[in-house]
Amino acid sequence: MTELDKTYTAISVQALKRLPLYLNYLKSLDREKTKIISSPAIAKALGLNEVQVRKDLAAIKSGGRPRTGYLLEKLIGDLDTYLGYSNVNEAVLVGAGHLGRALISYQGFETYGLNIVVGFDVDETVVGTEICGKKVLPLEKLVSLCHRMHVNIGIIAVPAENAQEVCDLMVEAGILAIWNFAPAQLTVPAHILVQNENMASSLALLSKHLKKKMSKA
Amino acid sequence: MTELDKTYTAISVQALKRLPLYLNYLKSLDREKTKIISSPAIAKALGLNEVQVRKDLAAIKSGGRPRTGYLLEKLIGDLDTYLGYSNVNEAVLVGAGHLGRALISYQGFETYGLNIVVGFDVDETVVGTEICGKKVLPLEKLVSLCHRMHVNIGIIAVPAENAQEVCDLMVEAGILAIWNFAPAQLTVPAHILVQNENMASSLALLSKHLKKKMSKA
DNA sequence: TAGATTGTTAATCGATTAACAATC
DNA sequence: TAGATTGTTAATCGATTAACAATC
Repeated sequence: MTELDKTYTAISVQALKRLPLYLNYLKSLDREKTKIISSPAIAKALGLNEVQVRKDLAAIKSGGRPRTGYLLEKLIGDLDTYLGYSNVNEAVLVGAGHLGRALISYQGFETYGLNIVVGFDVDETVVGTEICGKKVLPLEKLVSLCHRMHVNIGIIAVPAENAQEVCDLMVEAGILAIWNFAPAQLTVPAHILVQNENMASSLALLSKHLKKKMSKA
Repeated sequence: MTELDKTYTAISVQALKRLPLYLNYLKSLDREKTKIISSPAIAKALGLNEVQVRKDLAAIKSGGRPRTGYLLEKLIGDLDTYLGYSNVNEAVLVGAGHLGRALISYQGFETYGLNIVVGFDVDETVVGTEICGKKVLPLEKLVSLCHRMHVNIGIIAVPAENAQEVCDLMVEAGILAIWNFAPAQLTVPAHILVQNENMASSLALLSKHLKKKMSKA
């Protein structure tokens, strides 16, 4: 990574992951009543360290005021802009099984600027149907459609054994970021980001915690 | 954390999260053909560092052999036991909206030893219905049912603004581990684990990556 | 034996937290 | 001014990776 890139990504991965939490919390506040919010207040509400909050917010250059805090309205706006929620990102999804259907019909993503425009599957019984108004097309059309519509985000919700081939298709289709729900490690060119939504990892943590509790009880 | 606790949890959170990846990969191999697998081979397949793999596997005490590697069958068994997938954990889910319905109907969790036994909701139009054979009950029955059935895992799939109250109910119901899909930071007693499935954080990473790509192009 | 691999100790890297000057 | 807060530098903590002895 060059020096230039460093200034570019002057925020850590961990900090970036926390930004949506701040934004979500700040948006939950009553902007009529609360004009200013301080880092200790945010930290307390979210169970974080106040220095961490300040450092994270410093990265988005929203400029707080000593003694008072941050201007709520401005902070929300800056977070929104920084996270890119203001401009909607279009995505395609492959795999219209249980999980895929859920993701397509889940309304919550639009809040975060993600819009799933179409689904793909190989199963002829689901191809041609609609899920919440979104069409399900045959997988063969993935590459041409992505190119034509300049879609940059691909969501993988297929079984682990088919994940890599779908991934390869997405790369071919010019997708730049892949959100992978399959429990598989994907191999991609360096410029493409794979974000694993690793439910198995989460379950491992839960399971371990319970085992510990049980053996103690 | 006491010295005793340290030996107890001699594995790091990050390492624990990787164990399911190893298990998943090992299970995908043909056990007839492959009797032995080495850490460099696992590392290469999953795109990890081989020392990291060895260190992670050392924590589960499966004992590899210098020059050859690990016995595949034994390693799978040990990982399975360590992760607690062998004994199924029963869970309740609150919130039968889009996401909740998806989670209830998703078959994949049983592989990881998680069995969602029943759903809860406050909406009278969904209470009494069934989703993939799982009943949806009124939220008032949560506490009594969890106590009666000794359920230890709770899944929260309600909007952010209701997450804390549902969480409090779960704590009252004796739940020990909470899998939280709501974009909210939950406050719980120290002995209870909250595992946040933070889709907003993942989207933040995707969004940032794309923004960078775009500005460069 | 020579060579490949395990398991562990030491060095490095990155993220969090503590300390503190600057500010209003 | 006194006091609360920001922003940054230094110290700490935890995880990853490099180095290497032990093993078969």
